[in-house]
Amino acid sequence: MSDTRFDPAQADARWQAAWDKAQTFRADSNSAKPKSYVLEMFPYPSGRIHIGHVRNYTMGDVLARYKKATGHEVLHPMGWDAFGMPAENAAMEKGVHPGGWTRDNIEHMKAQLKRLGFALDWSRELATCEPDYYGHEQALFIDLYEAGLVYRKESEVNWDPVDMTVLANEQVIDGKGWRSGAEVEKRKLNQWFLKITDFAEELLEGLGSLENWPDKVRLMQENWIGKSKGLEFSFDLSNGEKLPVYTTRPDTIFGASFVAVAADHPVAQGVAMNNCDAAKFIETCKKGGTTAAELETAEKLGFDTGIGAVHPFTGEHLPVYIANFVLMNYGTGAIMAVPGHDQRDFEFATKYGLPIPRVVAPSVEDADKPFDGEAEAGEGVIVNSDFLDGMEVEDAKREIIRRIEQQGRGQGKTVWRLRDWGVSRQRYWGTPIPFIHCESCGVVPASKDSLPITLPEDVDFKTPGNPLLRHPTWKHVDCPKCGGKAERETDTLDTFVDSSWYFLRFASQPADKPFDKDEIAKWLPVEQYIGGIEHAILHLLYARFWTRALAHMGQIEVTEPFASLFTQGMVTHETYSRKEGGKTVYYAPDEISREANRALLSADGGEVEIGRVIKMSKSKKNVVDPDTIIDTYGADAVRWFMLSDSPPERDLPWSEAGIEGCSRFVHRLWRLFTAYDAGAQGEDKALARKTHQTIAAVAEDIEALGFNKAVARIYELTGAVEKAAPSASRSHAIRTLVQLVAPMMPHLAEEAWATLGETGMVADAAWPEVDPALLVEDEVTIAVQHKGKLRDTLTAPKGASKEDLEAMALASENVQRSIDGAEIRKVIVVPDRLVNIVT
RNA sequence: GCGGGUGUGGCGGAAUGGUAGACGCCGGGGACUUAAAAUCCCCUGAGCUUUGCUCGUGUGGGUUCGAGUCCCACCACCCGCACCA
Repeated sequence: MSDTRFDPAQADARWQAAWDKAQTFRADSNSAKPKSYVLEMFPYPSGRIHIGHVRNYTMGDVLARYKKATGHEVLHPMGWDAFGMPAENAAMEKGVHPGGWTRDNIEHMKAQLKRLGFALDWSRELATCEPDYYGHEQALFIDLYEAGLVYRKESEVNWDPVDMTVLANEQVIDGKGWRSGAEVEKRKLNQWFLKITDFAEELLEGLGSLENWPDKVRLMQENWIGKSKGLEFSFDLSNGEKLPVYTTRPDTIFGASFVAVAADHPVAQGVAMNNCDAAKFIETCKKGGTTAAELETAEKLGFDTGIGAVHPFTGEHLPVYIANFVLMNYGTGAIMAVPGHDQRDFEFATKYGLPIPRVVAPSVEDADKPFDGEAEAGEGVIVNSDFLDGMEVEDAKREIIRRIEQQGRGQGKTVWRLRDWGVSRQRYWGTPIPFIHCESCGVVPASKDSLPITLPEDVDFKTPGNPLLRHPTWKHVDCPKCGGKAERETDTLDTFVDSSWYFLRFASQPADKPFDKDEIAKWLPVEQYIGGIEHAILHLLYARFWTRALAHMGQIEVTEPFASLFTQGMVTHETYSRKEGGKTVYYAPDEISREANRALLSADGGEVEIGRVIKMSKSKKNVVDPDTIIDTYGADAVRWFMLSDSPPERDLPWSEAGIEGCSRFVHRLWRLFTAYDAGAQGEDKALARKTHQTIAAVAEDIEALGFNKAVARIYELTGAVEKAAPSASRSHAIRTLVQLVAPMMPHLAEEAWATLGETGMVADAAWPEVDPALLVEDEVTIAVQHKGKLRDTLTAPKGASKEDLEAMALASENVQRSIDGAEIRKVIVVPDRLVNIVT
């Protein structure tokens, strides 16, 4: 026993070294135990770990350590999403090499992670920027090509003029580059695409099986994939051409009063050739903003082309407009407009004085009911529609599709919002696309023997654009097919490709191929994947796509990589700012001294404004540095804070007072642990019960990732042990407490475990056993209510009869006073819970 | 606009339809100390005529012996998507 203070700095280092030495967290693929693959989204090596990483990885770590304690062979790896633009930006700004910069960052961040004592299998560490990773990615890319899932086409791309690169649709936010914030331009380039649309149906269907994913994420993916069923058919135009349109409401075809095409539709372009006004109008449309606010307020505008479209059933000539609200890249870029039953069409028709016929009504009698200032998009019966009259919407849809197909004019069609994934990036710091351009053979894949195609080291970043393109020798190679002179592809892959299969490489790392099928079958799927909600669509959809694509090619068997997904909340902090010369200047927490209701700037003692509690960000300076807080409080206090109070899916407000409270608790536990008396005798039934109830509750909470609740249980047990007199039960409670906190505060737990005289490490110890007999109380507190209001509580033996409870309740002085002689009409007794007397 | 989520003390948050506010933080009082730090103990939703009573989980209704929890309507905030035919 020792009454010296717990020294986190010393204990942290000692046990981190001990785990390393014993390879405690190494995953054994040949283990006979049930497996558990716990994975957190790997970080981009930006230079320093931020507090969000700490929260993310602490959650995963608790689960991994708990799984190990409960007899699982745990795979809990860590690696680096190491390609990407910040490295090139650093190269441009500081003149360092992206590779050197990235590897330095990795080294630093790895040391930071090690300081937190995470139970990671570092032997499986990988970095996507190393040839032994991206070389395999090149091989997989060629496999995908051979499976017909990779193609090249000239397409209009989103060109970021600042980063000089192409962006995916989803990387364009409000018309601006997601990283640079620059206004995105349209350019035509030859691009590599992955055929994710081939898997649209599967990816949508698969969501149904992902029961342990947040509904929110599933819904976001569903909307992103955007399946819609409808009819594509062609109008005959008065100029002799045919105009295909797409509609999800073929049932409303008799309500069509005009036809509209997108500004960049061929029909519109054709009209513009000999009509200046049309050309001008198209220009106006293109200038129209794409931001959310602008779209919301944008007026519906149109230009009458003078062309007529013949209605397939009535023969009527409908005017063809060019309209700013029709999109070229959805459906056919042309619509039949039904103002009565589509709000956009309604607004347009109102503006241009076009007819608004009603073809759907609540009932047949309402066929001529006027519209109340807006379109009616809902259900009903079809009216004013010839042979459709009286039909339900769904029946009418089928009927129209049948007739249109019979006429040979079109067919029922499913349209997807999801587009193919453009993966070409005109950057240096990415995986080189393993293809070669040959004048006689065309575009051919590199031979697999030539992999990895590595990036050249001698590059400069003094000029913007792609250094691979201007490198003097790198791109010149012989054609793998004909042997003639040829050139390498100089585009590199989108970094989302790198993160689309890293979870497979963690599970299996042969040198000669991307992974081993049997090893993947052993470890996948990931039992628990944890990361930020910001990856709800892109990363998670791409990873699901790659997994399915690889399964299709027979390379693996698993189709969904992440069985269970958890999206954790952000770490937030209040902001400190004040106006200085008209500008708002933000100050970091360590520049501030915080008092009860105000905050003062340490430098000059001036008061600063305390702002909202928001996500930590560099621009608002409301960040805390993990290294600093580990220095001050030790890894365990920091980990404990990450788990306390806030439910893990919600935001966690960082506070100085909060971390200090955690630190106090670390020391409080230590005092308790060092007061352990192995030889204490005697039973303390109440404490024993509390101990066993806590073991069960903490286990349940950890499995449900309810860390804040587990923390509260541990506080309760701690309080109970502190109050208890020495006994065998108390000694058992203390030993149990060490084990319960071990996943959360592993360093303190190891230190205590040794102090208690246990052999081996607590990290290797089995989770404490629960005695089911001790989970139930033998006395319970019964609430006594009069007309639903609490009047008294009483203690009764567990399982007491209804009659006894009723008698005890009626004997209560408080209850009698409340009843005050009134007639008792009913008595409700819930055994072991309450008695409610109704008068 | 559409879709989803969340509203509980000063704060973070607990509560299978059954004692609202567990647990933590903040705050107040006390003990120990020459003093401080550390530690420990007590109090801490609001109000009242304080053995006890009334009110109280965003607002208004409803179901029920009993509602934070279920149902209906509304309000506020947050997130996602966005003229997707």
